[in-house]
Amino acid sequence: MVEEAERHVLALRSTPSSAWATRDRILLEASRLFATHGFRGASTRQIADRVGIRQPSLFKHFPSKQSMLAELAVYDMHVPARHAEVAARARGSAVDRLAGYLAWDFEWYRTMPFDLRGMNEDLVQSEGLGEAHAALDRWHDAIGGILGQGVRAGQFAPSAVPFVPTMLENLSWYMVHTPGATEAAVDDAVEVVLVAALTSSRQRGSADR
Amino acid sequence: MVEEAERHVLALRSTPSSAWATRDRILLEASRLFATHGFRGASTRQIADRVGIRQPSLFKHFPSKQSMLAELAVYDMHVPARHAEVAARARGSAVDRLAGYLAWDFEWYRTMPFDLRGMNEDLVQSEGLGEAHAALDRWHDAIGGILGQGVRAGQFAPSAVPFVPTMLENLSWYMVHTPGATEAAVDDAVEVVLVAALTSSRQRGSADR
DNA sequence: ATTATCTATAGATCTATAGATAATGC
DNA sequence: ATTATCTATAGATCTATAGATAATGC
Repeated sequence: MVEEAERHVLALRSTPSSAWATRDRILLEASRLFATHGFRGASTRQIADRVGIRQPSLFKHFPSKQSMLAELAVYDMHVPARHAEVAARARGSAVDRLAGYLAWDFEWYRTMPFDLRGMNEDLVQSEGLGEAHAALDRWHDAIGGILGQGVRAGQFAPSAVPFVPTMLENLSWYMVHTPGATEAAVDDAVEVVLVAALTSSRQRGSADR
Repeated sequence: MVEEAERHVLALRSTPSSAWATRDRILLEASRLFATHGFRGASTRQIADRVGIRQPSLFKHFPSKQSMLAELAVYDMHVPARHAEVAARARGSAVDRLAGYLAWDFEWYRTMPFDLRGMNEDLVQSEGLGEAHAALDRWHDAIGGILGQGVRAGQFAPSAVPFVPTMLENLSWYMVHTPGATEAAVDDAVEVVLVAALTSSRQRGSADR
């Protein structure tokens, strides 16, 4: 089901959104309105207006407004959680696996057709999306696992580690909301996180002040 | 007016919230509900219930629900913008001024009595809080100014600079939402941002890969 | 007297359903 | 025939106002 969603998004990326099927256009406009007005602040009427259909017609494509949010959570939480878990179980050094995951993550958000800025932990919690919340927990566990291994191997600075998941989440968010984000920005962002986390750069950085 | 708000928050920090006046208790519960359910998702009924008064009584303390949001924006946008502008105009190296601002910012959010997680640019925009939006622009200009000076002085890495405002905003957010955040965490967070931005640590970090 | 609260409610939403009509595919 | 849309609307909100009552300060 996650794989299917991922293939679906990959297909959408190569098609202009004006040519999308109605169901995907609904999800696109819903994601944009959730991002700017919040889930409750965006009405089904507004979504339908932007798609160019009447408000009740939405419910032939989605059983409820909440189900639109649940589907967006697949792209924002389930898919990243699965990739993070694969990276956590892979072989190789913690640094390489973190770098690999970061590159995938930033590219995923950079080329994501939906606007996921409105998605967050508190929202899925308050709207009762238990599965999405569980996926986010698995994501945190997987990333935390890689970081822990890196700390034990002396590669990551313990004082920097608590901030890495926050930095990561929010640089992903940067990729989503910055229109000019290029592939080079993805590489730079990977570098920024690694530099912030690595003991080697850290010792030198502190000595400089 | 900003100074007044700042003094007011400093006073609140040293008083248990159960002893606060009704107006501040309303703002506290409003901030918490905005954080978890979003501005539109949090009803005035829910806010009043948590404070222990009836829903219409709120409107003797605030003229509207939007005015509660506007007041929280003073703490989340106007006050930080003013501090950032002072740092941007101060003397000294860009690195020192950034470090000074970061330390103030993280401590401000760490000890902030209100839950500001629900506040963001899109929200103030969509709710028509023009002044708060302008304050956020001034904040970005001030931080951008310091970073630009640091780049020209060869202290900050140009490739890292676009990510610094995002990192900064979101490490502030970390301070708000992490119950166990200590003063030591503030120092560590300052260090993380500086290490990520500085050319000196950056060269070393890249060489390691 | 003044301030803070209460009850009652107006008026404007908002989500989702029911059932009719138009468009499409065999 | 089937799918997609439409109009009309039920029922449940939600913000804010009006006016009455209780509590507080002089």
